[in-house]
Amino acid sequence: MNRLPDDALELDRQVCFALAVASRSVIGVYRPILEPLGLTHPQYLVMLALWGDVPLRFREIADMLRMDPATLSPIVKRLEHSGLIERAAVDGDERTFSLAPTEAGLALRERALDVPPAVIDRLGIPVERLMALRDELSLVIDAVDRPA
Amino acid sequence: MNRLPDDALELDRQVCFALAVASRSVIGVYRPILEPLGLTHPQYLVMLALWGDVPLRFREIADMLRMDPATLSPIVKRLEHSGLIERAAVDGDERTFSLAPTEAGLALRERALDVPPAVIDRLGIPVERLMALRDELSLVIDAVDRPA
DNA sequence: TCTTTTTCGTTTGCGCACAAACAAAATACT
DNA sequence: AGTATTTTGTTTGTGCGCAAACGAAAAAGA
Repeated sequence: MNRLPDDALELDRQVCFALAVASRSVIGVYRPILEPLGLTHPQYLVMLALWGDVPLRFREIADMLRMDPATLSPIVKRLEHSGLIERAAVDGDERTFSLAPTEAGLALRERALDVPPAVIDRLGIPVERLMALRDELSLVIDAVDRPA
Repeated sequence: MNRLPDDALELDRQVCFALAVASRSVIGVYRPILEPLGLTHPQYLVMLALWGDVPLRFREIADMLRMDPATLSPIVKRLEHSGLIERAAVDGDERTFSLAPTEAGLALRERALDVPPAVIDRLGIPVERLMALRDELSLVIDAVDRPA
C-alpha cells in the first residue's frame, strides 16, 4: 500500500500540490474575466452572496464564504469604496451591520451573468463533470470541518 | 440544463467557491502539522521538490511548482535564511543558480516523513479517494493549461 | 563584431489569508 | 444593578500570489 515513507511523501506532493495549483489556476481563469468588472475573485464571491440574498450581516457573509473576519473586513471596505455595496445599521446591535448592493452593485449583476459561461467555456469541462468535482471537493471540506 | 442565468451564477458560486475553500482548508490542515518544522505550505512544497531531486535550478523549481518567479524568489530566500537550503553557481550561466538542501535541510526530511500520515489521518479520507481527487484536479489543471 | 532580442531572477505594489491583540457592545452571571 | 464573559468587527504583522517594471547576462541576428 502507501505506507512506505517515500511513496507517502510523493503522494502528498501530488495531492496537496494539485489542490493548490488547481485552485490558483481556476482563479487565474476568472481574473481576466472579472477584471473588466473591476472585481477580484474574493470580491466576486461577496457580490455573488449579496446578489442572492439581501441583506446579509457581516458575520453571515463571513460564515457563508468561510472567510476570516480579518480577511473579509478590508474586502468589504473596498467594495464600499467602489460604490457597489453599502452598509446599514442593524437595529438592536451596535456592533454589527448588514450589507446590500447599491444601485451600481445591482447593475453589475447583469454583466456578471456572462462570467460563468465564459469560465466554463474557457475550461472546456462539461457541466456535469464540474458538478462532480464540486461534490468531491465538498467531501474534502466536510472532512476538514469534522472535528479532529 | 444550466443555461439559465440564475442557475449558472449559482453553480459558479458552488464550483469556484468549493475549489477555493477546499484548497484553503487543506492547507489549513497542514499548517499546525508543518509549524513545528518551521515550514509554511509553499516552503514545504519547495523542500519536497529538493528532497526528491537535487540539484535543481531556480527556474526548474518554479516550473515544477507552477510558481511565479516573483513568488518563489522570497520563499527561497527565507529557506536559505533558515539554513535549510543553499544556492550554488551554475557553470556557464551567471544569471541563474541551483539549489540543494543543506545538512539541516536533509535532516528535516526525516521529520517530514510524518507529515503525510498526519494529514491523511486528520482528513480521514481513503488513500484511493485522494488519488482519485488528484486525478480529477489534474484534469482541471490541464484544462487551464490548454491554450484558450 | 556589434546590435537586438530573449531569458533570468529581483524588486515593488496591491490584494488576499490568517494569527494575535484590541476595543466596544451585548449577554450572562451574581 | 454591577461585574464578568462572550460576541463582533477592526487593526497589525507576516507570508503568499501575481502583474509590471527593472537590470544583467546569454543568445540570436545582422
